[in-house]
Amino acid sequence: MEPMEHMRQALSRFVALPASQWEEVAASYTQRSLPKGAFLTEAGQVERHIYFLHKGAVRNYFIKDGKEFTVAFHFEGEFVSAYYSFLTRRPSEITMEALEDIVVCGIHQDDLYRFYAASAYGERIGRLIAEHQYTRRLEREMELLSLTAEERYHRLVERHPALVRQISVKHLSSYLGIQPESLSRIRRQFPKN
Amino acid sequence: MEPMEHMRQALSRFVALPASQWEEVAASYTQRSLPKGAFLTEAGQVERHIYFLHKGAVRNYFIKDGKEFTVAFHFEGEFVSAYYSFLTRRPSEITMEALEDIVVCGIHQDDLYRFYAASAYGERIGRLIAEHQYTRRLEREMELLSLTAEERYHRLVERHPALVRQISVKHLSSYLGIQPESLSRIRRQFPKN
DNA sequence: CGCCGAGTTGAACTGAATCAAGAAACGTGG
DNA sequence: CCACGTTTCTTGATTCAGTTCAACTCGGCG
Repeated sequence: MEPMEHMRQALSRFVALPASQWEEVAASYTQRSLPKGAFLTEAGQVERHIYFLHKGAVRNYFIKDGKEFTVAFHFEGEFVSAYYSFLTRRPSEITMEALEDIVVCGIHQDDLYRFYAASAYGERIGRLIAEHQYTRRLEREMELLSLTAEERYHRLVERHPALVRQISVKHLSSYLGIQPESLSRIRRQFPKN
Repeated sequence: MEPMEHMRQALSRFVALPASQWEEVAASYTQRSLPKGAFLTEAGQVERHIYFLHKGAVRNYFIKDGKEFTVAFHFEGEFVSAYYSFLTRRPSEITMEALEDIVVCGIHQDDLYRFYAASAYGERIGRLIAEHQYTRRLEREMELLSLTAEERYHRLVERHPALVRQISVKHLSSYLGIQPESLSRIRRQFPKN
């Protein structure tokens, strides 16, 4: 499937966008391909894009005291960004790293904001994306507050079994908020996962 | 100050709303007063309002295995809601508790969504509120992931000294993700706070 | 005055971190 | 295709932050 057709489908899960409006969006995207290990956005930069992840997988992480902390994994068909930086226009704390070779469609902030201003559909898309991101973050916050490392791991296995299989122990543990050694020990207790 | 005038001012920090549009919003609010300890929203209910907190303070918490976990404190001049439930239309896990006698202006979801549909300003307000909530949640998530209990406490003291003074040890500790005893011990080391 | 909930303190305990070492997996170049 | 070095994963031993449980203090209020 074409990247843009893929994106149109993904977007249609948020809003049913009339064809004319879609032209508006489609007019100004840029396609990027990056190899595994490359950075889509680096800490320190101001994020000016929202990307649609057509192919591959991405990890959003930040560094504190030399240690990496992962806030999210993203896969094909999702919209990705260093969203905090995008919204605040401040340098990003988040780095976006390609976990495999990736293909993304980039939408520049200026174009998006033009679209926001020109169309109520624009604002609606922006609202729905923000609302969606909010729910993700609150779920995470509640899990980090109230669950033990082991519970968080099992919940992740339930909800995203594919993710748990393909992401490295190092990255998974930094997402769960524990050390790789601890995740290794948790896994030993439950050989099937 | 009148509750509605107060709300108009607070809203103006998000968007400069033309007077005619403001009439739209102002037409359909309901005012509620609740005594300390009462619930603005209870877990299990579907949240159908966003409230403007004119007077008093509110705590949002949820219960897991009989233990309370606080996700947010809110004060005069802020918009409050069991926002996750509001967005998903699912029963709320969050309970909103009045920490003091409170006065709120309630805006019903139906009215808000009518406003969204009728005006690009509506969608914009919705977007900006969602984006604002998102940034709050991500900050919290990053703190919970990467900071020790002691660091989280000190950061809270820096950013919200008033909050730390007026909120009980029990509630504060449930926000920081630790037991009251642990917060007590942290505080002992730093007598001035 | 006496109770009661909130806060503090101490002592023992525990989940996860840290440190260190070995085993497996991976990529690269010969 | 193998040999090598590098990174990732696992395992064990020890340490430590924060919990748990229990006792005690304090301040407010009937």
